[in-house]
Amino acid sequence: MNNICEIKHSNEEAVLEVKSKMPDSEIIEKTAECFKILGDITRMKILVAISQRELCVCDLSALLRMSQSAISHQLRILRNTNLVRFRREGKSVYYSLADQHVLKLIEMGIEHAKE
Amino acid sequence: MNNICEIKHSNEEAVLEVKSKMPDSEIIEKTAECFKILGDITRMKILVAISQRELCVCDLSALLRMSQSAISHQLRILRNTNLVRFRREGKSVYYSLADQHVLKLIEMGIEHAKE
DNA sequence: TACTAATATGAACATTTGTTCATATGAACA
DNA sequence: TGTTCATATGAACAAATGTTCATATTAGTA
Repeated sequence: MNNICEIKHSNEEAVLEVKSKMPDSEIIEKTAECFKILGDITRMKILVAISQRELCVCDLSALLRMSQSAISHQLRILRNTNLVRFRREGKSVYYSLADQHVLKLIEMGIEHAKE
Repeated sequence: MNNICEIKHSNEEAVLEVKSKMPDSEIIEKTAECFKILGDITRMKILVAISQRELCVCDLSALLRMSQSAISHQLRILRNTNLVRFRREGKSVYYSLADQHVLKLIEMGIEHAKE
């Protein structure tokens, strides 16, 4: 057991109908991947912070009271998934949200959390 | 080093301004927690599937070609976080999305992933 | 060029997480 | 009541993840 054959009587019609309507597996995986990135407290705090105003790494480090290294690692992940944009100004690097779409996703999440 | 004091010159104004505008830490944590639940491929597939039509555990098991146990564990997590509702009908338990809000979140995520 | 500030990154480690395996619970039916 | 089907759940284990520590890179400045 412990494989698929353990299931005896699934409703084949329903399964086939849903299967035909499902988005591509690749899309679903990308969606989950995106939510996973949003699903970390440090990253979410960073995103909420820079949604208010562009901030540099050391601002974020001070704001969240976390090491520069920890912040920087998380920013890298946010960069790699195109959730933030950044620009260099002298020695500092300033981060902001990638676009309005990301902002809306976060706002919706906060809405839901407030309920 | 490796503590907050490593930061010498954060822009205090900016930090204080953002800090005053940040939602409660608890809200941010709940938001991240919600996204984290959405951030798993199996759970996302389940949610997308039942967004089309109510399905029972064995339907989901057949559809996703995963063990009943694995599906059931994930459904428990989705139940505990109020992302799905369920009803018993004889020996089967049918799952569907908790509400329109959850549907919209998922749809927005898919939108973003398609870009 | 040497030095310092700001940021980035690799390796290691502890923690979290998802699946499997085994078993329990709950409902229908003989 | 005993059996079977559908689902739920606890324990264990492997894989993924976030932080720390140490160090590298990049830019400004003496």
